[in-house]
Amino acid sequence: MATIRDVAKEAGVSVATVSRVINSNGYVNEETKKKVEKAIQLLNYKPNAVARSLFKKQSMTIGLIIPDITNPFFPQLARAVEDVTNEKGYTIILGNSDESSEKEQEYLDIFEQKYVDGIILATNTLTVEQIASLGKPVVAVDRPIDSGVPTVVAEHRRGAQAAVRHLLDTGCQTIAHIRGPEHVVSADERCKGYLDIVKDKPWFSDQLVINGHYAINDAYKAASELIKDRPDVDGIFAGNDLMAIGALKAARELGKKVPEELAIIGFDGIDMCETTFPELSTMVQPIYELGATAANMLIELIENRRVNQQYYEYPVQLKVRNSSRGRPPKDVNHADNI
Amino acid sequence: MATIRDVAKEAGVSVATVSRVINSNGYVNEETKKKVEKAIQLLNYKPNAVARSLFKKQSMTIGLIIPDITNPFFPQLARAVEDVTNEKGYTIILGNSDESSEKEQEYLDIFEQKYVDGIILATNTLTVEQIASLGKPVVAVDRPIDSGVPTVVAEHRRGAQAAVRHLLDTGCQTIAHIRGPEHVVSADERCKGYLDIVKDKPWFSDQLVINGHYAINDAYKAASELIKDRPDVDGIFAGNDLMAIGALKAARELGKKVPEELAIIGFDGIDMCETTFPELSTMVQPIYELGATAANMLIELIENRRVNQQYYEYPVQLKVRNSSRGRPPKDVNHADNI
DNA sequence: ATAATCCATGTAACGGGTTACAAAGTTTTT
DNA sequence: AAAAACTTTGTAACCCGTTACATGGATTAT
Repeated sequence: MATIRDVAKEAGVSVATVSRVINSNGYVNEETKKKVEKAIQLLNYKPNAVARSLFKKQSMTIGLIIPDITNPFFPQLARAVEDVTNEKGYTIILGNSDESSEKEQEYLDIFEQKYVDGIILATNTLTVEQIASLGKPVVAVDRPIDSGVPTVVAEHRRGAQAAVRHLLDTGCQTIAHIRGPEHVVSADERCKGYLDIVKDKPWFSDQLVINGHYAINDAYKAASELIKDRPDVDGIFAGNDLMAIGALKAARELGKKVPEELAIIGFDGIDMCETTFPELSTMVQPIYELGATAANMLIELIENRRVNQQYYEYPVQLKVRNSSRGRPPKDVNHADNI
Repeated sequence: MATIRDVAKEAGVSVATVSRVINSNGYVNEETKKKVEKAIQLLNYKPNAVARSLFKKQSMTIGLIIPDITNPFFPQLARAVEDVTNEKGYTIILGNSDESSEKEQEYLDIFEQKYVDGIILATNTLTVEQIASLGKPVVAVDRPIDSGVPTVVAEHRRGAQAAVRHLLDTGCQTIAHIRGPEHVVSADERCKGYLDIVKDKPWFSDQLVINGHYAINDAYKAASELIKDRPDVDGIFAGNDLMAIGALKAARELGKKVPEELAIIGFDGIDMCETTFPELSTMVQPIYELGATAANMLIELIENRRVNQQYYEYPVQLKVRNSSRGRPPKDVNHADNI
């Protein structure tokens, strides 16, 4: 690997001059520039990013921590982040945290040691203190951490309300909620949205809220029991699509017809929704956009150290498919209390 | 950020001594060690990974290039790579190449400049020369590049043969193949496997092989036309699960019953297969294992500079589900010619 | 007792860039 | 014509660890 000194020697100039031409700053005579460029070509010189980072205290890399790339919500998010940061010359380090705060802190330490320029967090076990102590730009996506941290999210609560309202509109009389993990903001918010709509209904009881940890299998089990224990439940709002798919599976196996006997709606809008049978209704989040906006904001923060808007909340959109469509809307009183 | 010199001053020793204690090499008096550790604690010192990299010419990071993390095959692979490398203290840089050789070369250049210690490639637009010129350990996963490059793959061809044989066994009389993109090794191999079995059948013709680019929509379109144009086709072997799902959708929309009138089988074994209706038969690859083995091999290469086995070919497994099950096997002559 | 080892620690060069500063030549201003 | 400003280039310090080498004292071997 050729170094800048090799190039300097080859071109018969000093390293400073070479540095000036590769970074196009400072004065360099046109002739000299050509000589240097020829030497660079000849030696196939590529500047050493590590040496550069050491001096500049920045690395053109950004850290991305997500709970689990295997969860179909995150690949799109990660892809968006990669696309926009890569466009600006950044490279991304990916970390799966499995919702573990130790793992997250470990990654944060590594990021610090590697002079990562900024961090995108789709997790929320970290405290503001941990984040602030980094002294680096951080943006939270999908899961808000603290009002002090720039954030990009979807309207979890409002979306949940709309989902539940949709189930009511479609004639459901008793709606259960399979919620995501406790202490995960998105899950909490969606659960609140559900409660906003149903808490004062005569049929409502706490038992209608079940924990499903955002995973197919948990929801499958939860829904199986629910369907057996509570034959009156005719609508399920799942905290995410994966869990809705689990519920769908449970319904199919137990012979409960969807949507006739049981309407199901999810949340997120992952691709899988279109390949289930029946196709899954959902509240679609603009996943790619969330990631892209977070990445753009982060780069702004990195390059300008400030940003005009530091909180984005994207609307979600009701997408009605066959898992909740075509139920004869009955004439039921379901005045929304929101 | 405290530096090693700050720690040295605080502990009243030289930087060499501090370096010795953080790396536990060389002689250090027990007392001195304690003083240094106290200073480290006090200053919350973390060694600068960039400075270390510059000197050691290694960065404890590995580069991973995949076509597209959004394709459900890759998250599991990436997860496996992250899990095993992270365990050994490595961190991963992720790049999506979109099958573009320019993007791949770009990433390779960046990896070189960042002193990445090794690279895992799930792509195959690169040449051996490009790879060799890196002078770094590289392992190919899923798609072999050249016999000179350590490789971890599944038995694409044999798996394809088994898939097609399964369709024959289940009574299919005319089997089409929706293949993956040309020049992608896995797609080529699977296509060969298909041809191995069918090329001498009286019903075989070139038209039965259609290109679907490994994507749902392409396959959906291809299958729609196929179903209309060739009502005699009663079996489809799709080059991957995504395309099988596309075909499933086409069949459903055109009222072709699966599996009674049309059996469908995919390849890969992604999670989605279990959530489609009917559930999708497939040849399952040990995806996580592929990634884990590749990662382990890479680390071996990085740390020992050699490896005992440099080619792994994992068997794939036929998983029969409802998209091909329960067809009355007719008494048809389908002597395998392999 | 003396040489050979071992233990403990420090000094300084090194890795490969970047940039402040200096020096000297050119051009513009007044 | 002298001063000011601009252009061009080089020298060397700096970023922050790591490690070769040197030094000196304590042990052990012979």
